Amino acid sequence: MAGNFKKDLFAQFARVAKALGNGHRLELLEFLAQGERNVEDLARVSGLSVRNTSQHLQQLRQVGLVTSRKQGLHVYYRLTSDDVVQLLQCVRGVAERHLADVKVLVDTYLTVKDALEPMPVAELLERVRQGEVTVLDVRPSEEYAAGHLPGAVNIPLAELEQHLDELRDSGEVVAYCRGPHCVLAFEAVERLRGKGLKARRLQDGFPEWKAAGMPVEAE
Amino acid sequence: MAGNFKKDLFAQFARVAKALGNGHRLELLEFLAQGERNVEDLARVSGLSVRNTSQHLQQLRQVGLVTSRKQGLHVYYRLTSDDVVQLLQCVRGVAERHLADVKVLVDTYLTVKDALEPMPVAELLERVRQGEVTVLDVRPSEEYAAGHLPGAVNIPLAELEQHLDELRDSGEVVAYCRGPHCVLAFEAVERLRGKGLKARRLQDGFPEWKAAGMPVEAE
DNA sequence: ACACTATTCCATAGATTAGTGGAATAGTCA
DNA sequence: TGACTATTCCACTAATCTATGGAATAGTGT
Repeated sequence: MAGNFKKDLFAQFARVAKALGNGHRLELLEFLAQGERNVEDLARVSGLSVRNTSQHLQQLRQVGLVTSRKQGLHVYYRLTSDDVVQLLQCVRGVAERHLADVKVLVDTYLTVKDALEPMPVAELLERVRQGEVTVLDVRPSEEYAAGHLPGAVNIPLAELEQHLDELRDSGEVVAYCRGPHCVLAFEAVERLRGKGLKARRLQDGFPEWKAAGMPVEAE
Repeated sequence: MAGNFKKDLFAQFARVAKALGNGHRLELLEFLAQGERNVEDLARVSGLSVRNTSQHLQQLRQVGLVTSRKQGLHVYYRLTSDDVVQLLQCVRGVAERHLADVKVLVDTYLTVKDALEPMPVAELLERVRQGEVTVLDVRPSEEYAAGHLPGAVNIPLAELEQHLDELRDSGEVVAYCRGPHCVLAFEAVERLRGKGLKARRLQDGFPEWKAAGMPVEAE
């Protein structure tokens, strides 16, 4: 009797984990962590067919990780709550610390990772108070529009070269993007440094900032 | 190129989640969170065949969640690190908060849950300092032996009735077991209250205590 | 060397999951 | 109303996962 309860309960927990057990779904969740999006949009950015995307979203919804609302023709999905972001952080953290393959990937693709001097949130707050830094959001403009760090400037990575002068005049740049493993901020900091600017990478991305309860500005 | 990195990385994270995506494996992890155990032992307590247990353990090992060491004939498995416990906590938490089926299960099997007044760790520390409480570990003695709260008394649930007198003389009882959803402490507190003792349940179990960096006593 | 034990490896049948195409649904726009 | 769009539902194939039994491996004790 109690034995059944235990089995049943673990089976339920397993459902949640199973929903996370697919790379495409994790990618969808990362996009959703930036803000609400409709199915077509998600299909486009993730490179999946619309139907397939829809099915994955259903699975995520069935285990309560996302919810949806219908507006006009579109169905907009979003994360059910910020604790989903924390769960993702947890999975990523364990994977990075204990899975050798992840270390290899990170080391080969993310330019030594620590060479770009990731800045902790606490330090950023201090710097911002002293007016020494420009906070730079290098995500696509839709994601910036859906929510971003207060006072952050949005320059999508592709347009970075055209805005070098503005950045050059305004002290050190701290760039962030979708999360700690997203390449956008890495790439941005590298390019900025290549042009002689002082630039560092924020340790976490927008979703982690928001999930930590920090203030968010939308536009 | 960067796109491949992203897909590959998410695929790796998914491997970790997939390893958690099975009730039997979650149960094995919960047992391992109590302390090191060999395959046969794990098979027995989880009700799986030895071969099957071994295969599940391999999967957990492949994604770095557990490690093993060989001693004599036996292979002993243990969690790779305490952050695996935190990951499990995270999964359970999200499931409990967002999955209706879990709420139903918890409410029907766990005696109203909050009626037993779960005590937070901070409060326990305070009480212990004042010498007002007996900390009671109701897990099987092997698990107690592998590690327990400092000063805790071990009375496995089955033997509770024989030790009522000892407990009656020593103030309030705070019982804990394998984790926040484990039935042992619930059951213990109910029985103790039924016999007229003052008893409460510790909010978390031994693994969470240990993973939080609190001191642990082994015997 | 021998029998013995605990664990792992391998092959296999049944169950589950991922992705595809066609059809159904609900809402919009003219 | 009818044409159109975004999304979901359904059916189907290929791939993956679970549990089982038989065989192999490594270590123990005699």
